[in-house]
Parts: sequence; structure tokens; C-alpha cells
Amino acid sequence: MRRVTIHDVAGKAGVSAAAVSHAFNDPERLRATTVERILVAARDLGYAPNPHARALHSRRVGVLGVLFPQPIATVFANPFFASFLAGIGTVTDEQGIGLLTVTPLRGSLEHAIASAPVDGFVIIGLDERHGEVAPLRKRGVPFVIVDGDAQTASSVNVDDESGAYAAADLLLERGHRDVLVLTFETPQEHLDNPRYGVGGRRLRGYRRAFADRSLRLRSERLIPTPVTLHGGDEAFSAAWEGGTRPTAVLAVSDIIAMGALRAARRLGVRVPEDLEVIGFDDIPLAAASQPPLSTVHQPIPEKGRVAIRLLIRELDEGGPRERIVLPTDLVLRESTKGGSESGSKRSLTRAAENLAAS
Amino acid sequence: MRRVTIHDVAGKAGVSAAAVSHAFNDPERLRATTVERILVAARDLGYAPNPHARALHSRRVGVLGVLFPQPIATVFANPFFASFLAGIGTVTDEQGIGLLTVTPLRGSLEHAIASAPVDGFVIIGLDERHGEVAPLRKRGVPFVIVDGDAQTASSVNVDDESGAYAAADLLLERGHRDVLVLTFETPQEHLDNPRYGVGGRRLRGYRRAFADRSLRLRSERLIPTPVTLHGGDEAFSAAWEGGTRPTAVLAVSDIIAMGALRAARRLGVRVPEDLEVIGFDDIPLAAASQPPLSTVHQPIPEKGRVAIRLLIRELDEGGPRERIVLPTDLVLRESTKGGSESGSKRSLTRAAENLAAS
DNA sequence: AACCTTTCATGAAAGGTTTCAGGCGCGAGT
DNA sequence: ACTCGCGCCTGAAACCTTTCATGAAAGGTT
Repeated sequence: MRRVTIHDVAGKAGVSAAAVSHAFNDPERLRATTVERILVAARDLGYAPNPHARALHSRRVGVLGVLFPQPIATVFANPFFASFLAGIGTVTDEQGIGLLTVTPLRGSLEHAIASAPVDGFVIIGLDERHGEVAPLRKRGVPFVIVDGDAQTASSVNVDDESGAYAAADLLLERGHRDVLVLTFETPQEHLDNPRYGVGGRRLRGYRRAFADRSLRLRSERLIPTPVTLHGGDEAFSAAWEGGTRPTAVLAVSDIIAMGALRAARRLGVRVPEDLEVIGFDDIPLAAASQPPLSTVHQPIPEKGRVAIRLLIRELDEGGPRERIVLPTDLVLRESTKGGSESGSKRSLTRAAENLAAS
Repeated sequence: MRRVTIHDVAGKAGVSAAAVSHAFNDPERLRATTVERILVAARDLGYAPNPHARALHSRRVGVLGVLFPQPIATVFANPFFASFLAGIGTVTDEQGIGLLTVTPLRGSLEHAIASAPVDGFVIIGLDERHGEVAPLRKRGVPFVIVDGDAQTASSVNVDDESGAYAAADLLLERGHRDVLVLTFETPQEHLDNPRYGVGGRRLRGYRRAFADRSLRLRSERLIPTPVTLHGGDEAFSAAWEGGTRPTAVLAVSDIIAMGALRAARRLGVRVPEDLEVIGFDDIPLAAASQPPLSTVHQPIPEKGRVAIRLLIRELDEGGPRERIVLPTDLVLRESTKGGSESGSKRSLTRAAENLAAS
């Protein structure tokens, strides 16, 4: 069964193929009656312009890719990414752009990137000098890096270090001296190098808060934890059963924190009376947890919106590279004592403001 | 800046364009040394085959679309869809297939469908005879319908009615006579017609349980509710403040049920002592809510997996149409009295089993 | 009636790849 | 001596659309 092409429509309407193309793309150039005739023929035949042929010619498909270094199932299981994608989606929907989630195919990110029919990428959690990203530059495919460092591309980050500092500082200020820190399961060298992603920057913030009071964050209090409810639960209960009796928990991610909350409840540890807990991210669920989670807020959907706008701008006008850092903000709820005052909202930079405006 | 093409590589490697093509697609046909030479040239130039040109010729892009009738932000905010997409993703990742989420662009689903560069669609929550879906058939684009009726395409559904029946039956069996039913905000005619989607079928199950005990589900106990935490919260508190004092709640969705749970806690209504609550879907969060939510389990990721496998099979072999119905299962947790026994797992049909097998 | 402008429509080329049907050179079979 | 088959590679066509330059017809002016 051959697919119906522009020529079939042309034949049926008694015009040339070019005329059919015009009827769809620039109807002004044709007489109204002709356009009508063509459109009717097209509908009868069930014709729709072939997106590939169109893309081949115009060098645009109208689809942007969001690149994740982990399997797609992991991505969708993570509320952080859901929120991020939702932010991106608000922009693409209204601009008439499609969204392709690009994840390693059969384990190969390289293959996934090469075969993705997109006009550009938003890359999250992967550094520009990562082996799979570099070829994009060479091929002239534009991209924007989120939560990572970039020299030759625009990037969108969040002030992880300040946020982490604020969280740790609050706990230390309140006199906590035995703080359990639940970190990402990232290789040590990445955690130590702030250029390598969020994990390192957040940890650095915690450490600086300790250092500023001449304290030290002892490495046996640092527990690498899978970013799942179960991971956080497990990590906290294991520590507890190992005899550790922390009076506070700092988690680099809300999911992990919520897992710890669950474990604490099960173990009969009262939050916040016996244990204060602060997460990171402020995912939508954080406010709905039991008890509502104090956390470092970052504007997740904005991050997505800013990134995709930057990408679209680069695509449309070849706009200048920008390096944007969005503010973080300590939000106190009920997993810390003294209820729900919130940190001060710092103002966005001018550039970020324009891009964040809906 | 011209993009590097197959001809550039051919020139550099001193072979024809066809040879380059073979080097990538069917290396066996070329001498090993030639392949090597071509690949080196390609890497030096930063060449990657243009996906559009390739798709134009082969009539395959290696991307499948998942079609949602609502804005993308809504989709990603909904844990049900996240879980569904995760299920689909496990299959596409391992098969090397890309995933495009297709949602109305600038409000036009028709435009979104027409311009999506995909080989086929999984369509969720939209009926086959919907105006936007019909043209696909004509254009020969294969699709599979999920949570909807289909005559000319394969479909994957869940036994909504039995699940709903089981939930309502349990509550009535326990003597509840004042049950609040939180439904979707679907037009009445859709709710009444079981062919029109899940809402209608679930409601029908509830109703049948009432009818079987010669009771009637009074329409003022039926409250249309937005599918959000807030929606469920609002709906329950509004009813309570209006003087209604139900002893049980049936919600057509877990999110709604969890909203009701939250409202109940705020109003000082004890669950399950004063109020028993049963949701629908069994999203991952349901087990983690406070208290853990009793609900009608449906195999969400399996639904995605089965649907996408059906689609892939149709694409590859033009396999036969199938109409699959997966089982639902009442799962009792702590939002109902008497703890956590669970209903019997009914077995899948043979066809569904093959497709669900990971 | 000749000429000029507009308006509407077309043919052909371009965009980058894959595939089909050979071509080339050479040794083996007849 | 001729053909065939083999291994390796290539030219050209096909995939479907858009756009550029151009042509034809229609309508108006002198």
C-alpha cells in the first residue's frame, strides 16, 4: 500500500505538485478557489505532508530532544524530571514544537543521539566534554546544558552550593552536631569536583557550612544513596540499626529525604522533635509528605523553561551563549522545628527573568 | 555552515557514496579495510547519517509517538502517565526505538499528529472514532488504542468495571450506606456510556455493586473532581463543610483519593476508623501515602508494555489486531479497616501474557 | 491591436540517503 | 576461447517535499 503523496493530490485536483505545496504553506499565493479545491482533494485522499521529506528540505523538523543519560524508566519514575519536563512542555506546546525524550537505546547513548530526528537538544546531567556530547558540536547541532558545565554552549544551573550551605548552616546554628548526609551515588572524584554536576556542588555547600564553624563533616557520616524512596529509607534504617543516632539529616534530594522520613516513622523516631530533616529540590510532593518536608527549593519548571527558550532562541536567531544560574531558597516546613517560615526569595538575574517570564 | 554529508565522507575516503552507506548499514559487503577507512573519515569529519534523509527513503524513523489529548504539562504532572510511559520506555529502550510524546500543539491535536515524525502511535484516552484519530487510518499510520474502544485497531484496556465493582462491593458488604463517590469531570453522556472511556466503566462498576444489593447510588453523592491532589482535597472538604457525613469514599483515581485523605486529616476525620477510602489505579505513591491507600490495582507499566509491543509487532509483521483486557485487583492497605490482605491476582490471558513478559 | 502589469501556476532542482542492478577484473570450469 | 561466478564497489533512481525562476493567461492602458 503506497502512501499518498503530494502528486496524488495534485493529480486529483488537476494542478501541479508545487501548487499543492503552496496551498498548505502559503495559500495567499493561490486563488482562493484553487486552494479550496486542493484542500478538498487532500482531505479526500487522507493526505498529510510527509514530515521527513519536509524536514529534509527545510532542515527543520520542529522537534527538540531532551537528553537524559539514564534509562527512560528511571527518568519517568523521578518526580524531579517530571517537573522539569512539564516546564519544558509548557513552552514547546505553545510554540508548536514536539518533544522527544532521548535516552540510551540498547544502552548506547551515542546511537540514540545520532539517530534522533531533532533540531537540537536540552541535555541534563551530562557535561559538555562528555564523549557523547562533543560530536554534536562538530555536527552543528545546537544544544543547551542543564545542571552541568559548558564553555561552548549555553547552560542553565541552579545555585546548588548556596542552597546546600543554607540548609547545613541552619542545622548547625540550631546546635546539631551529629548530622547524617545522604548523597548521590556518584564516583568520589565527581563529588569532589564541583564542576562535575550537582552532587559535588551540594556537598561542597554542606562542607563549607561546617568549615565556617570550624567543624568537619566526617566521611563516615556521608552515605551514598540511590535516588528513590526505598533508597532513602534503606540508608537511614541501615545507619540507625548500625547504632548511629543522628539528630538531623541532610539529603541531596527530596526523594531520598522522604525515604528517610518513612524509615524514621517506622523506627519510632519523631520528626522534627527527635530528628530534623532537610531535603533538596522541593518537588511538588515535598509539601504533601508526612510531615511536610523542609527543603532547598529550586525552580524546577523554570529551569526547563529557561533552557528550552535558550535553545529555541539559538535555533531561530543564533542568539548569544548564556550561562544562567537560578537562585535556590531554603523552605522550612514541618520536618524542621519552628514551622513554616521561608527563606528570602532572591531575585533572578535580568537575563533569566526574560527567559523565565511565561 | 553546510552540514557534512555522505558525499564528503566518500570524497575523503576515496570511495563512492554508496560505499559509505554500506559501511554504516551493511559492513559485511565491504572489505574490512575499506570499512575502516570510511569510518575513520566519517569520525574525522564528524559525520552522522541524516535521520530525515534516511527516514524518507526507508519509510521508518525508529520513533514511536505516544499521543495524549491533554497538554504536556498535565501529562507529566500525573503519576499515572509517568508510570505508563516508564512501562513503554523499558520496551523502546531495549529495542532501540525513540519516544515522542505527542500533545496538542498550540491547542491543535490535529496539527500535532500530522507533523509528528513517527512510525506509529500509542493513543491513550482517546477513542478511535475521535475526529483526530480517524485520518491516521486513512494515511496508513498504525496505532494502538489504550483505555478506549477500537474496532479497526488493537486496543489495550483494563477491567475497570470489575475493579470498581469489587471496591464498592467491599464497602457495602461492611455496612456503609453513605458513600461519597469522587468521579472524573467528564461530560455526563460519557460517564453513562461505558464505551466512552474509563470514567464510564468505573462508575458502572460502582453502580452495579449498589444495584446488586438493591441500593441506589444517589446522584448528589457523585462529585466530579479534577484529577489532582488539590481537587480531591477540595471536593471532600466542600462536601464535609456542606454537612455531608459520609462513612466511606470511592475515588476513580488515587490522586483524588489522596487529596481526600489529606482533607480528612485536616478536618480531624480519622481514616480508617471514621472513614474508609478506596482509590483506583495503584500508582506507586499509593503505598506511600498516609495512611497507605487501599485501591484497585491496575498493572500500569504492563499496560504500556503490552500496547507498545502490539504496535511494534504490527509495524514489523503486520500482526493481527488484538483486543486485550488486563485484570484489575483490589488491594487493601490501611485506608480501610482490617489491614493489608489483598485480592486474588487473576491470571492474564495467554495473549496478554506473551506481550507482558519482560 | 500592441504592449505592459499582475496574478496565478508550473517545471526543475535540491535536500541526503538507501538500494537496485550492474561493472570490473580475474580465475575456474567447459 | 568463451562464459560464469565471485568479490568488491559504483551510478543512478527513488523517496517526497519546497523553492526559485520562469511562463502563461488575464486584464488594463494607450
